[in-house]
Amino acid sequence: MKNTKEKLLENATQMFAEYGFDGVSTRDLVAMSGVNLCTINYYFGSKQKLYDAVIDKIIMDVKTSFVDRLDYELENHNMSSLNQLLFAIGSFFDYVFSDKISNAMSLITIREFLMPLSSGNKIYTEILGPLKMRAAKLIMDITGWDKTTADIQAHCMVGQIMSFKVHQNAVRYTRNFLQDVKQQILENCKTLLSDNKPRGIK
Amino acid sequence: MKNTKEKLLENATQMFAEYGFDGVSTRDLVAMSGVNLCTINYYFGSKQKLYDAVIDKIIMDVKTSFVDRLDYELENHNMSSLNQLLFAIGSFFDYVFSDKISNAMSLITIREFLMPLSSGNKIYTEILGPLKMRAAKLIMDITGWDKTTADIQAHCMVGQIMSFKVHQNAVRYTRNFLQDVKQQILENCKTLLSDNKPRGIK
DNA sequence: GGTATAAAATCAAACGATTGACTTAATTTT
DNA sequence: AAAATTAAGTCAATCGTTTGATTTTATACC
Repeated sequence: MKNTKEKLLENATQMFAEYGFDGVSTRDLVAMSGVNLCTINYYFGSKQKLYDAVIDKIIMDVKTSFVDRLDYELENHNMSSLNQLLFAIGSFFDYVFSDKISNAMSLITIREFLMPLSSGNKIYTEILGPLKMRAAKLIMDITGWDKTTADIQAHCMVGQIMSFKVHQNAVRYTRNFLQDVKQQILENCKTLLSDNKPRGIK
Repeated sequence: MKNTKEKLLENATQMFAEYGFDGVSTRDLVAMSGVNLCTINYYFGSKQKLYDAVIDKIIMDVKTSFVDRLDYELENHNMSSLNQLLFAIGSFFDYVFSDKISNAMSLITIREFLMPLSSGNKIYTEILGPLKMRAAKLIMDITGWDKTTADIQAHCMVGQIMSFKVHQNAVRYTRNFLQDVKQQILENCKTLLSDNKPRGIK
């Protein structure tokens, strides 16, 4: 049987992802894990701090199971800037649509954007922001576009994936359809980045 | 001075858009409008029914001030399928980033996706869904791609705009930056649709 | 045109239920 | 003996909703 603290944290992640911070009561949280009410205060101090812990755990998980792996792959394979970007986008797509942890991560990330009151968009500043910055840098290398243009394109590419994720919540995708989507997104990126028309201030 | 019911409905739209259904109390709602607490029940029956009324009003507003206008323009100007699509996407971008009504529409739409419990994604089924279907139809005309591929591309194009809208909530855009974004998105669409590589099952 | 009267609109006050935070004291596990 | 976990409950605050009274408005009548 699992650690109570761990079990609580894990179920809280699922619950917060699905219903949002205000959508879940402390009583819901402990009922889900079959533990006592005061466990939240015993281990985390408060509901808010439990939520903060959920965010921190998500960030840690994403870093170890996505960012670090991506870094490793990029360092150990000699790829062109274009291939690096395509590989990163493909990996990100796979990660976003993979298991439960990344599913909660995605939903909470999108939520964090919409709820200005929540704990300061830490997921964005620590994960998505840096990811987009790296993508923008690669785009500049590949195309020679100026920073503003590259930033916008990077946002399009990452945002594209997130928008499919948002939609998945309403309409369940089949595995085959997801493969099509990934293929199309990568194709789009390739086409856009080999666009020979100048953009912005070069 | 405005009708109390109307005033309440209007302010509720702003509040629900910004903070979500659970993020706003009935007391917040009436305080905003300077009316009595029971006004909500008097005119709408309940908080939930007020929210439903907000959704219905948004749908009506979007139809009259965006969809109908777009239809009028498309019917009265003889455009190619490509130009029709570009015009529609540009108009949609402008609408999403224009005034308060459309701002509330955008935010609530994104919220509706994330909250499975809310009143059934009416905005999606009545507005965004049909819009995407029409876009997909145009894409098929332009490129000859199969339906699945066209659907995915349509989702990318609409989703792209929404993802910038989501991000706007965290980072305020300047007017100039928005113009750049619009330009880039239209450019992207043009590039992708004139892509000569075959996609999917033609 | 002034006035009575019914309906509509608005009000202050309170309802019962639930919330999150916190405590206590007892029990179980380590 | 210490740490972890439990049941049960207190507390003030907030929630959506309701009540019964009051004010405003519209309408009908003299």
